Amino acid sequence: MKIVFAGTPEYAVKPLEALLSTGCVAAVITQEDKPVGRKNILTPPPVKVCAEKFGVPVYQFAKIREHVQEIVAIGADCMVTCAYGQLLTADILDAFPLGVFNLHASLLPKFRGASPIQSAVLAGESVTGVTVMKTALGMDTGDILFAEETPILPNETAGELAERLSVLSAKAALRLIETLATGNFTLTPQDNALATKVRKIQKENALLDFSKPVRELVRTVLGMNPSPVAYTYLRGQVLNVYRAEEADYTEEQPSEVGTVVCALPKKGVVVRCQDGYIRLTELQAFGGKRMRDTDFANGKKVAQGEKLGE
RNA sequence: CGCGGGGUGGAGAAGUCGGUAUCUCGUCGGGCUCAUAAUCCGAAGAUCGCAGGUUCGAGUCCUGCCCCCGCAA
Repeated sequence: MKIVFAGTPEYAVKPLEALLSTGCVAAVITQEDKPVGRKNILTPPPVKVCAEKFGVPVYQFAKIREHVQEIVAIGADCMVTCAYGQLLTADILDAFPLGVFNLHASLLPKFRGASPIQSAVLAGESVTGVTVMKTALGMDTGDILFAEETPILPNETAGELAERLSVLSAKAALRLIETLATGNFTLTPQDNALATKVRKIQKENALLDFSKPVRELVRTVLGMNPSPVAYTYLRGQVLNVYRAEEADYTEEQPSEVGTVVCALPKKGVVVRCQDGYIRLTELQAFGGKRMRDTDFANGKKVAQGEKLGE
């Protein structure tokens, strides 16, 4: 079997490696190099780096829809996509005898769209997974071949979950190839009534609102890590929050929401929120480096009684 | 030349007007204790990012360089 792989970020690298190990990958399609970082250094996508390492031909289309001819010319039996980043058109779907299959990082029909992993964490889901579907024209609406589940661990960040799902995607990719080879599978349509759609996460949504419940705030922090990172304001400047957890804390008289009720080297940084206390366990002050809250408090970067969010 | 913050013992910081360095956490040893993340006593550990320069003397002033980070893209 000859397959084309389309993917872009780090997340897609493990699945690509898995497929490369089968020797089926005839070509890799990925996004163009992009300027990245403070110096805007032109950087190739991780998938490209991986493909080149294995000596597989790489195509970087600004608009894949304008390159159908070249794709057909590869003469592959199917295409496998994983976080590619561009919408496919009907003629691309038709360019492969077996069709196009997508590895999606959620249990479809939940969390269709651009941010399935973060969204699952933000929503407080306890289980998520990877779904393999036959790509259709709608956004992640294709018929399902199979799905693999995994629990979302307590205090797990979206980034950590993504790593695990990436591994799961790699397994799913291999299973997909075997399944296709046998030709023995069924396609199950998605239940549109249960579908949810998620967009790319915006930085504005990562602003912490301490008038909300603890659990929701914790989810926000975990779901926004590593990107775009939850934040609030301390002394008028941005304070990034990478990790947080529900805190066991009591006061005789509850402070105002957003107040730092504790900032000690041994106890960390605890903040009052709607229905309790949240401990911000990993922080980064404006211009500073990222550190544990115990270090943060030790360096006297915040004092008890200060208010966050302004 | 997009804007900005920063490099001081393992960690986070202080260091005023230049005189070889302070604090907190941690670590190690010991005391107290049934015990302890609590507390007390003590110890180890820093050529202050790098290279030059000024000076009797520089973490502290001047010049150049390297590295890390936040925002924006």
